[in-house]
Amino acid sequence: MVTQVYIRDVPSHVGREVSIKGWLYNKTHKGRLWFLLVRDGTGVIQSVLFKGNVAADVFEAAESLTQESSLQITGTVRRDKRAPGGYELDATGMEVVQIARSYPISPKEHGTSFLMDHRHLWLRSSRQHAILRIRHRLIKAARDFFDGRGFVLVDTPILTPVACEGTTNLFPVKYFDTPAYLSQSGQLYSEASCMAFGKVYCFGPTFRAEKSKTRRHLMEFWMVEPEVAYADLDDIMVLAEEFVSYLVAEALREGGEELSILGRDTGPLEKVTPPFPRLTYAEAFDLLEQEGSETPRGADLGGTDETIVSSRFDRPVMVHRYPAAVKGFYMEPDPENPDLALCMDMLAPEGYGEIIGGSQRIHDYDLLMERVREHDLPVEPFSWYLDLRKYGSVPHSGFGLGIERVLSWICGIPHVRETIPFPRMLHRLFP
RNA sequence: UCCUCAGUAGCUCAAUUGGCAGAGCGUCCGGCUGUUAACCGGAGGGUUGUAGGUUCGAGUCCUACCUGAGGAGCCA
Repeated sequence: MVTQVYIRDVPSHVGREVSIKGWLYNKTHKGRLWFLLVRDGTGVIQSVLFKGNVAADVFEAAESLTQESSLQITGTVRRDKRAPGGYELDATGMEVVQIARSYPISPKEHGTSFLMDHRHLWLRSSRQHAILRIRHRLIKAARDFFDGRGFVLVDTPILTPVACEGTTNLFPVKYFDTPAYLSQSGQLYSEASCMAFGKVYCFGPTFRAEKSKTRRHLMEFWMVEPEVAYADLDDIMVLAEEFVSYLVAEALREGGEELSILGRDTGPLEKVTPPFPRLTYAEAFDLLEQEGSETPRGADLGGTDETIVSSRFDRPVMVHRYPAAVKGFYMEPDPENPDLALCMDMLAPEGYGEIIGGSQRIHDYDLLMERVREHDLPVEPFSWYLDLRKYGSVPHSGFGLGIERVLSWICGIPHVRETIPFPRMLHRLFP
């Protein structure tokens, strides 16, 4: 009986006959030799078919194989320096499951648009495989971090009756006969759950109907949002830097192989340890003026401004205390200067920009009500949110981290679109 | 929504001043016992994004539209 193994485990079966179920990644031949590159989702291995060693029909079948044909191949595991990866299968038999039709993605170069049209197939390529494996580990690391610190995962709804910040960038849906929106943040609900559990986080898809067409925007992305009762801005800045350091450390520890497939220079990532530099908004602008930025003081930082600021440091930098006027209605004003909000953005180095946005939330009922009115928000849908300030209200803070932005930074890839299996972008809803 | 650039074979791209529609890869056929994006020989493959216009003649120039890429604003 031949043992069936996954390619990842092949090195521990040297000298034994094993069987692999997978797909043909590529093939080449030299006379009476066939070299088949077979992948099975755990790795890729070369299998060698010599005409004299296999049945005539098996050798002929090898000839008929097309890229991505599914097959089961049996052979003896052998160490060989000539084989990619150092191990190969000296084939003794092969069963074809299906001969694939002409596969659109060749091992040669393709344009982004073409590849995105074939995203369902592109996922099979080694580069996409590496990115999505790191994504898997990053998500696990995020959950491990909070779980290990006593946080409770409390899910927040995706169908919501009202906007969290602004209304222009929401996806409207019909909830039977009432209008509803896809969630653009779990924050408001997490504020409720943190008053129940103390420390909570939510992790789920987030929808923003912003007509943004840049390398850092998706219409649908995944966000981790911790929310902590009795925490102030300084507390969550410490939490944020420890969190991001943990994510990077885990990616380096678990994803070395994938990062090297992606050609990522891990040097800059190894420097990502606490503490991260902290800059007030005013200090960030002092720096920007030195560099000749034309962004007026009082405005939010633009993308190029973020790059200028973050390029001054070798680890992520936290810019805090922005003018309240450009930030969310729920942010606690700075007691030292009420025109400023107790908020912070974390900017990733190497030009990647904002990966975290967070703040201390208003806990005073009257002040929050005032802000709701100032922002022309409807009071009734926010009544439950205002209720939280009536029953044992305490200072609390939280932040949101965009998984795809962190992933593209860690992987060193220029655009977030490859960091999610099926990206939803401006004018792309297919496949 | 605005700005810039692009659209030619299945894919990636050439095509000089407006003058015969081309190459590489993939596909198909043949050759080779160590290939690594193999190599060598041969074959097939086209409504040049769409619609109109200028011209003896348009892939090339003009107009509109469609699609894509990069960026801005906004954000994680």
